[in-house]
Amino acid sequence: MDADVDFCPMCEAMQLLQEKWMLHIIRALLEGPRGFNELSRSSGGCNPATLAQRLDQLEGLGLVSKTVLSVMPPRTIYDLTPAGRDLRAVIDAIHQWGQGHRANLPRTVQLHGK
Amino acid sequence: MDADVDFCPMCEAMQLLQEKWMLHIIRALLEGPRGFNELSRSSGGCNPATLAQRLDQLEGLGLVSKTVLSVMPPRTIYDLTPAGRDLRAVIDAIHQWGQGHRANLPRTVQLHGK
DNA sequence: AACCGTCACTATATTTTTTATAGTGCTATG
DNA sequence: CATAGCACTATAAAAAATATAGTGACGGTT
Repeated sequence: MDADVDFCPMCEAMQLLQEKWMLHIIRALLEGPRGFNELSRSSGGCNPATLAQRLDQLEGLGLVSKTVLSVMPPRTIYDLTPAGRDLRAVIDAIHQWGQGHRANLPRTVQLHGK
Repeated sequence: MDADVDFCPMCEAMQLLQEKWMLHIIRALLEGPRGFNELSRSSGGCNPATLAQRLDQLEGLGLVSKTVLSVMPPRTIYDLTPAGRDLRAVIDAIHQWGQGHRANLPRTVQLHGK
């Protein structure tokens, strides 16, 4: 019955992407699959609690896959699914905007891991 | 001397866009100039304190212009500058992704004003 | 002319979110 | 055999966002 007349995919997408570290995590994963701590570093320093909750969320939405390789010692690999990889367009748009507007941006000094 | 070897425009851009309400505010302004309360509504319900601080920030970065039309009663107009309007590419990318992945998104029910 | 709503905010207190820190049990490396 | 790394979780503290109320003047209703 009450269909999603008031359901706006873009709003939901913005809601998701505006969460702290979300964009950074996705950008890091676009460079390749990563382990938990590795991802924390290459995202620019996301703390473990937040990272864990973001990854749960992304996994729940089917944007990230989690693979446990060995149980002891724990070894986990996070990777983007095709749906997640499609976010590259968004990251690229941000990248391009950033390049074209360096002048406008502040220097908060926040560099992503090598 | 110490040049911005460690200054990454994309990181700064992501830092900015991930702030709560930022994307929503920009999307609303892309539809046309708005007054303060009007913007609060069409952004989807941003609270005045946060909205004021985001607008200050955007104005400071030269992405939004603030024009005071009359002092009493106060009448203010916020609009995107050319640099701000360039963010349309980002919003569009999110829009497209959202459309293509409705299935993945949650239904948080959060609709922007008419 | 008294009343209500609107404008653009600010101040305050409360709630939510993010954060740093420490710690888990195990193994590979030095 | 001490150290560092793995993937996290728990906890408490700090930071950010929020609801709410209020400012003072105007425009529109009654």
